[in-house]
Amino acid sequence: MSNMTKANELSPRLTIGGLSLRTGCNIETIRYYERAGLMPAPPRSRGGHRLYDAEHEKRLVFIRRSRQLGFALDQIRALLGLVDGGDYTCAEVKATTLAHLDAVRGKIADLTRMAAVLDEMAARCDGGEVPACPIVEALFNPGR
Amino acid sequence: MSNMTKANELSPRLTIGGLSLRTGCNIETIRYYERAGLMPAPPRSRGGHRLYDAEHEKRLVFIRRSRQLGFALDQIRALLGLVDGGDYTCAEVKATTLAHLDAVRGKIADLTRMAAVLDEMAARCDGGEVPACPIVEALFNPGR
DNA sequence: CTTGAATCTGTAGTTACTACAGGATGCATA
DNA sequence: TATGCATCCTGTAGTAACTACAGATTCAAG
Repeated sequence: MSNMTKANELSPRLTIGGLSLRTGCNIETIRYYERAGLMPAPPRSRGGHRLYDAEHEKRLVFIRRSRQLGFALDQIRALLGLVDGGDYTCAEVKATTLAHLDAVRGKIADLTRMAAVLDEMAARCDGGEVPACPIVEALFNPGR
Repeated sequence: MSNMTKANELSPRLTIGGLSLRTGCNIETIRYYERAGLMPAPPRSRGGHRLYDAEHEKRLVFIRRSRQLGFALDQIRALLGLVDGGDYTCAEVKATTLAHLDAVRGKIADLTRMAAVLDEMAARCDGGEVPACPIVEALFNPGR
């Protein structure tokens, strides 16, 4: 390990604005993640500005990537908890992932059903200038 | 007692609880729709309880049906505005529907992409007891 | 030392509900 | 008539995951 751990070569370099630029995550969101307990409170400058390092950046990337994949903050918190603990197992992580995958597939199924109905309703409607619209009819009469 | 109260074949009969039972829409939500300008303020009993009739029920069914199809309250407000005006055209209604259908298809595409990535990540992971999890790796390294 | 950009905290808005609290009403029965 | 209790009322606040200010402070360059 490095004997020159003067706490500066690896120390905070990034301002919140810099971190935002590097990750594409906006500033307010970064602060929000801190309040939400996903990002640790970073050290501050004398004046109170947040100062981040590469570890913070890695963590934020993890969070954003997970969000892009549709994980909820609760799930991400749980995943990070596992990783932070260090003693996590693949099985635990995989369980969360599969549960989420299931939810995603459920949503896809829901939306697909919606799309079919919308499509059918739209197909019935000639889009003319007449006020007797089959779409409106369908919305008033769910039973069909 | 005189159960045959006159002058109300079209008069208010339903309490909010009754309307809730008939439509499956819960009471707080009905009041919320009123505040949100989707349901009109109904007449009240002497004591101030809301009293609904068949028209209200039709309208609420329309709203719920539209919600089930994923229309936002704003869109529903717009649709109801058209219908209320009476001079709406099929074309207007169809435009809203098609716009929404487009959005739904967009969401399906997004979710399908998500599911593919999640599936692939999960497939890489053997779910073992080892802490070196490919899923965690993937979340830390979006590039791949 | 003076700017102007960046950052700070704290609060409030967004969507579509849901969940109370604390009080008033409606109605059937004793 | 009294009473009990289900139902209803208003108003507020909480949910998820941000986003958008306001008003004050700090940083870095010149």
